[in-house]
Amino acid sequence: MVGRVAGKRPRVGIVDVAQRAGVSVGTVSKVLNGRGQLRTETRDRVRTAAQELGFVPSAVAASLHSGRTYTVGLIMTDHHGRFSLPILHGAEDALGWDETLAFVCDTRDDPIREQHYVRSLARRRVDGIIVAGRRTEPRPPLSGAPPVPVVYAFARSADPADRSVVVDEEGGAALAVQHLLRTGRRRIAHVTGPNGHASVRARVDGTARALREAGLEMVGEPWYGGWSEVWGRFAAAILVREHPDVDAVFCGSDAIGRGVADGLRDSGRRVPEDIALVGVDNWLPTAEGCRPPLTSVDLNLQQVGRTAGALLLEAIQCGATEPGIQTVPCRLVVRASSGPAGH
Amino acid sequence: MVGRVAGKRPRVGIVDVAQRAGVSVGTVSKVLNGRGQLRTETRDRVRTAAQELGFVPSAVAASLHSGRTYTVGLIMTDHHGRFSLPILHGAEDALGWDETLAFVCDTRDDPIREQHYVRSLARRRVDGIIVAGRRTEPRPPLSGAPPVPVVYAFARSADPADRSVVVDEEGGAALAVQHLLRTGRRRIAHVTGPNGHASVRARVDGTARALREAGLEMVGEPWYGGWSEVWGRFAAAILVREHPDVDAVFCGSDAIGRGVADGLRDSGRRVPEDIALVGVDNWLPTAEGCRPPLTSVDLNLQQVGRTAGALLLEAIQCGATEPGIQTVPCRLVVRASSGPAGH
DNA sequence: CTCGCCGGTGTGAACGCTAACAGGGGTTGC
DNA sequence: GCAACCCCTGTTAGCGTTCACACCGGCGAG
Repeated sequence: MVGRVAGKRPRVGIVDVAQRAGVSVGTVSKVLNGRGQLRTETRDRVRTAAQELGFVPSAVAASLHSGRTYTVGLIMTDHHGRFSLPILHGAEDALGWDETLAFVCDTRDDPIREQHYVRSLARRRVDGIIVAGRRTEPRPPLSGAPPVPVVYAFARSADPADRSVVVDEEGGAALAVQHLLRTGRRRIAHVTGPNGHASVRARVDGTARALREAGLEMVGEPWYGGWSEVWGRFAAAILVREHPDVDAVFCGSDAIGRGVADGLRDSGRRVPEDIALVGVDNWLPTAEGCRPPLTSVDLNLQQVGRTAGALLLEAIQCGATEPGIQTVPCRLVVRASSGPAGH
Repeated sequence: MVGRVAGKRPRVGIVDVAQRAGVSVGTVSKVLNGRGQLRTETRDRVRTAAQELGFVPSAVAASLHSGRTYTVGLIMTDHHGRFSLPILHGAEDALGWDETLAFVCDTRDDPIREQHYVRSLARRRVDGIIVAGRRTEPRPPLSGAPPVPVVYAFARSADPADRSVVVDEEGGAALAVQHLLRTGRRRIAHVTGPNGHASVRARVDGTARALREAGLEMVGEPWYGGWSEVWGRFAAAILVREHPDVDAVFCGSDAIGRGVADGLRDSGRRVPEDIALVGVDNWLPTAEGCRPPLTSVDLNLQQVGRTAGALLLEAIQCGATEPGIQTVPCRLVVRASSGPAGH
């Protein structure tokens, strides 16, 4: 006697529709799924009956039969959703948001919690799982994953036998530097996050490569620090003191970029007239709040999600696909901070 | 022949476990659900068999029988998740994140899309739906909702017969003003968002009330504008020109607050020595990036989610609950921007 | 005129699990 | 020694769909 509130009519099922339309359940099923060949008159009669009864077919019953739930799990580790929500959007686009729904599981950075979620998803028979990382660092593969496809997005799996979709951060950095070069800057510094981070390394590499290709050298060593605005302000102060001739700074994040912008203003430098700035993330609240608005490397997270979703879909439909790491290019969004040099 | 990839052994079911343990399916079911009375030896044997086979019970089959899916829908309208993710977290806490999972549906502000999602949730037989708003404005009730409980969070439903959980924004504003008064400020101005917004109105009312209760008057009229930093900077400039004696500003959002902080600095005023600042949202990237870090009214969204989840759970378990609007108080987070006045 | 075919519809067996009920030994009480 | 219980376990009927197949009548061809 569970699931049916006493006194309340149980939910209308396919049999009710069949009865009202004067046909069998099989026929109703065919009509509602557009299968088989039925007389038009029958189709209409069934449809009307379903309408009148407010019949909503049960996906759970259908799943039981078909083995597919049209459901995926999205495991996220950044509780603010700055990375995972764009990924979710992209994945929805690829999976068909009108037919596949996502269970969103925020692990809150707790491996136990993650385990629980994975088990939960397994019991619910999701068709696949997307693991959205928060950092570029390769992450340990999901443990205890059910026998369904898993795609790692943003942070690739440490196991190369898994499928991962990542951002070409090195290319993104190169994009930024090339843009600065194209606008005539020559003395380019790089202020970034903590040394050791995979993201930081990739961005440093990309910066160095782009400069090398132009026959230039970086102004000073990369300035390693934190991801915060405070660090950006601090770095800017030192930078202009030690290298007064710097004419552009590529910053490892928008927050750093914003800090650098403020720090430069405090030091009496104008952005972009004296020094041009480019950040990374293209996170609107920061990039657009910056004075002046910050040119930024967009990580294309929605595209990452779209690719991950497409990969997942393929794996779901065709059984196994070949594993490996797929890379999505970055995109530069130009704003005032990298405008023309002044005077 | 759907759902079973040819050549791959179909998923292990309860019958396999039963077979291996040498008992019947009923017994296995009892063991796994801790029901009925079984010999300990039997329990262990079954559990071992399940373990060895890697058996994972299917929640969809169980749902079909019980009528409950232990699944809810979260409809969100703020695609960045600034409001809806905290609400999701709170709801998960209340619903038991280890037993209830949430389908997250981002409507992207499209009513058609919302409709689709609602239908999708209905077909999936979710146990309930939480609608997380993006603004305080009452929103039209969900149309075509399935016969399951719905709770509106943050933005209440326009239909008073629905269940809603909202933030006491007026009280939050009063909290901010009272804090400023307690720290000795007397000339308090209010720079806020667009006139007409429900949030703006509530915050203006709360500000006025708190000042009235202290026998004071607001400095000038409320300064209506946008939600942006740019507006904050602009407003600050005018404010200090027209009212040089102002010693505190309560800002309608953290972004505005941050703009005001920058604007005041540009005008040569010190924060908090000359003028104290309080914002609203307690959004860390903005509040902590501010110079100095911004005291802010926290909207307690996680608590809103928790309350909404608890309400939903009650409605799910006990049938109908009485409708109405439940209010969650705000919380003040004190940072440097409202420190002691200087000299 | 009869056979066969085909379009249209009904029937019933899954899908994987739960829970009510039936049943079968062993134990206890008289 | 027999009956009545009481534990434990097996059996089975759903839950709401889908799909393969059976079936039925009408029509065209031989």
